[in-house]
Amino acid sequence: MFASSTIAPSCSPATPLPRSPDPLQELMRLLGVPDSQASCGLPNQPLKLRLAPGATLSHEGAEVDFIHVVRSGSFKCVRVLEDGYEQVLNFADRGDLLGFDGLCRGAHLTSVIALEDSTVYGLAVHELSLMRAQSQAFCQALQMTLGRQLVRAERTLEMMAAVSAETRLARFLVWQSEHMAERGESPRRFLLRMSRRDIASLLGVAHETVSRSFTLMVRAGLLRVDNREVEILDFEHLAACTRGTRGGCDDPLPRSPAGSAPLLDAA
Amino acid sequence: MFASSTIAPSCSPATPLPRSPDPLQELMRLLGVPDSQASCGLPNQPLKLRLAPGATLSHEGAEVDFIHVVRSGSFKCVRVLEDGYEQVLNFADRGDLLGFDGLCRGAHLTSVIALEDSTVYGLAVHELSLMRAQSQAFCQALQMTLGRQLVRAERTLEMMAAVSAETRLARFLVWQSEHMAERGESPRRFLLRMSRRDIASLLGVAHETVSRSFTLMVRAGLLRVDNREVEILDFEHLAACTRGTRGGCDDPLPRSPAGSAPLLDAA
DNA sequence: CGACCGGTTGAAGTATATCAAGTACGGTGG
DNA sequence: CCACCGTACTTGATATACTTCAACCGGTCG
Repeated sequence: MFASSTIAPSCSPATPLPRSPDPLQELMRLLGVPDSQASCGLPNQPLKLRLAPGATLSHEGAEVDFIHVVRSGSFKCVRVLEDGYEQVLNFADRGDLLGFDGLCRGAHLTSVIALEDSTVYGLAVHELSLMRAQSQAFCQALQMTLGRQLVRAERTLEMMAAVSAETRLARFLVWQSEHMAERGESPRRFLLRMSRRDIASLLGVAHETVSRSFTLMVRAGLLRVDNREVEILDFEHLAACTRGTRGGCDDPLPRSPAGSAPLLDAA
Repeated sequence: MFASSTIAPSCSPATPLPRSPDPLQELMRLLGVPDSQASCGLPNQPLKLRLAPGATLSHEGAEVDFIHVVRSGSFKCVRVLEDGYEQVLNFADRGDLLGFDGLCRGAHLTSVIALEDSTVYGLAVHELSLMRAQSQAFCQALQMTLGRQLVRAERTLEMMAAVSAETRLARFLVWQSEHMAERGESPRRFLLRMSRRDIASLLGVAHETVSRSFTLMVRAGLLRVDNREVEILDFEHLAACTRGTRGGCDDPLPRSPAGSAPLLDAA
């Protein structure tokens, strides 16, 4: 019962969108192929899917028929453990490849759940080798994307490796900030698409601890936080918090509500 | 000083081995290609390297000239953090792909250090696209291997996600056991190639805590431990310890040296 | 309106980091 | 050969930061 309550309600999994400008070209662009090479003849058009928030793109344990590339929106990749705890293993958004990890195992290793209105391209697994054969560019792009996923996983590991909860959260935020910068959005002010509970799960701490760490950082003047909207005020100090794998930051945040603290206020 | 003392002495990085039976075929087998398809004409022979324990295969931050496939022995992939702490991100052995994560970034993201006498095949990066073009089988094998690496990374994440140190260690051991089984060695009794400190780093706990957890498990009769040699006595109970992400195992190990405890003894 | 969900905050117990000492092993040099 | 040192591992004592349980607030939805 707990397990089923933490899993998002599995509404209609996905509804296909009929037409679009040029799916294939867009897909290649998502995979990081420069437009010049994108024209290499791939056989079929990729399938485009739309998902509502909470909808699941793939189910843990299900057969892998498609792999997906995120076109818009964002997702969380989770595994439900025996005790019903929903372990978040990754967040994914534009350009990320989903489901490939399950390919070598035959079955999906994670459930992928949309965090907002999202669209993805689906590539039929049985067509993959054909596509590889037809397009060198595609083949290489796929590998590069896989490499990026690997880098991402390492980054996540490094995040969880810190012992202190504040350090973990600081790393998460800096990582998010860089992620936003990479796609041309503001690295200073962004919206977290996931709940505190999801962040906590990825970070491997209790969700209350995430809340507290946020509060601590706000009080220290590093951040301004309004629900899921985050503004980074002091990059310098935040970066300092990401350092120090062992026992907290170099310059630990004040534990008690020290007097002069820039509370979150209306602009 | 701390940093340099934790990094293994960078002895002669690697010495090439001149000849061997059929390197290309063996390389393909390592990547998981069935022998039947392995003959597809690849241009050049892969480079074979031998490394002594403590030797570093690649340096964090160095340019990526080669990617490597482990032929024998084992490695740890580490990143040295600003405070000099050596963060272990992965262990690698036979069949594992090393250095690919750095490809999309241009520079190695981790230093790779041999844990024992080891050999690897090196593939020149500038030849990769050529090899891809020449051999479909190679191309596909590379992708599958990348997929496996991804699965591995997820597994590691799941390991670190547990809050309790015992749970983490239990997952690590079960994972190791499965790993041994996959390659046809005994899943019950095996030799850990890495130090307690390395394990602790991967698990994200203090090395003293790893020691204590081992002792606890031995006292509970789950294991027999002799230095780096581990024998699993009670798979059932060990598996129970891997469950329970939150707060320890279902059936917590006795904290105090409870009277009837099967100590490690000579056979 | 009441229920529920997401988020925040408080209080208490506990697991783990940290500091520190002590053992065992292997290598090195006298 | 033995003293010496460094490394790996273990074990103990203490402090602290985290989990957990609990209450509370502000939204949204039926």
